[in-house]
Amino acid sequence: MPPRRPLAQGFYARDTLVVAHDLLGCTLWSETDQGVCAGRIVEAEAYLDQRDPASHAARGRTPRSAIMFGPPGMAYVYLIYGMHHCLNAVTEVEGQAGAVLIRALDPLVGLDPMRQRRPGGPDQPLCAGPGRLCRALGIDLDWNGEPLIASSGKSANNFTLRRVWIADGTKPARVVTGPRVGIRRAASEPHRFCDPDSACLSRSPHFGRL
DNA sequence: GAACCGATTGCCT
DNA sequence: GGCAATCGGTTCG
Repeated sequence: MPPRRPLAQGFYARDTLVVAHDLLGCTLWSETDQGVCAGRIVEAEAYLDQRDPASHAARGRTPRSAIMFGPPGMAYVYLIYGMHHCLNAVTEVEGQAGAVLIRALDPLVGLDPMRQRRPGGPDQPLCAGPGRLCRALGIDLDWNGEPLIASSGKSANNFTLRRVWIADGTKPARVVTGPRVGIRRAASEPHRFCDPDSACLSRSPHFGRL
């Protein structure tokens, strides 16, 4: 069983590209009425500030992107294509925009709740893709703004009060970078990071079809 | 207000 | 490989 202690806020208060790289191998946890679920992060993408045209923060602070300018270590969840949710971790110091999209997990804990939330074949990929992993972990728009870090001023043992958090895990042996998936602007920037040895990626490490 | 778009997925041919 | 589903955010008039 991987460790459950949430990563500290300082982990997120760094360069977004570094955080995206370092999140690989960490464990994403969620707790719902269905139970606790967790998976090893094997794919992530960095979305930067106003200089990154593909980022939701590209046009500065708007009602939606404001959270990307806020304190690090918060969950940024949004709805895409009217039906799928995407989970990000807010990065950089407060006032500086940044977020890391969690794109794929290797399921570790709570496989049954994950399967229950997935209508469709029992052996379909559970967490290979940002929409799929949110579905599997029970994450929707209501989770937007949820802290991923332990509450300050309390003992380190109350972290289970969080609905969603990220803990340490097994670092990948290798890391491959490439262009981000599904975006048209800044398509040449290698802001996607993945563990090429994982069988749970959303696309091949070199961005062909799987 | 209205129009357009999208960091996806799954089903169709 | 192509494409529809579906709706909040953003922009435009």
